[in-house]
Amino acid sequence: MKLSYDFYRRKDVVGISRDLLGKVLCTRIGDDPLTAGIITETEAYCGRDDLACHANGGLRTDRTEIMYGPGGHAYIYLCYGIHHLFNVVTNREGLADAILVRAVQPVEGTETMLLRRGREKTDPALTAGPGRLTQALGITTKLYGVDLRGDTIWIEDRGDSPDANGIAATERVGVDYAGEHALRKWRFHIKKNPWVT
DNA sequence: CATTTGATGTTCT
DNA sequence: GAACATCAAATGC
Repeated sequence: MKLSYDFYRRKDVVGISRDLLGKVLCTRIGDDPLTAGIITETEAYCGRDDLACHANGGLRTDRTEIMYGPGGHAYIYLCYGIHHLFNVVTNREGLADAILVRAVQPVEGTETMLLRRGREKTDPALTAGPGRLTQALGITTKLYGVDLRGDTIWIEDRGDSPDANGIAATERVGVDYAGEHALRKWRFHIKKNPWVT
């Protein structure tokens, strides 16, 4: 079943990041077949007191605007001019918290993912990595702000989430400019799962 | 294996 | 003009 607005609108973005592991990210883009993958790696970003977050200090631009809306929407932006990165907006309206999905494990529509990625073999390079999974699932900035309770992008709970002992917490990556905030262990992945970065 | 480099849009200085 | 929540291909061991 699809995750509820209540799930997305909880206050603890770090806790939601942990809970997203094992959930299934699904997309149906245009006339393409459904594609879906188990979320194996996430990173939390908090809009307040977190130098690594795009919306730190109440920064409000066309790009960050959706993060200030209520949880349960997609924050998608272009990174390094090339990669579309997918985030889940959380918390209530006015608080800009979001979770970056960094890797998934394919479960449905693998053939479609291979086509979109221009690859022949199904291995972790297909969907492990924030820029890779968006390409595999057909996510682009055209889908900026879509409602995750709609039928284009959504997340399902299929009842196979890892228990607390199966989750590893590590430092976030690629955010050295955030100083000591970069050292927060707000990156989570499923232990012993090869579909991570 | 490790390291380097090119691709390249949005935002901020 | 510089920096940036990255990736893939090329180069050097």
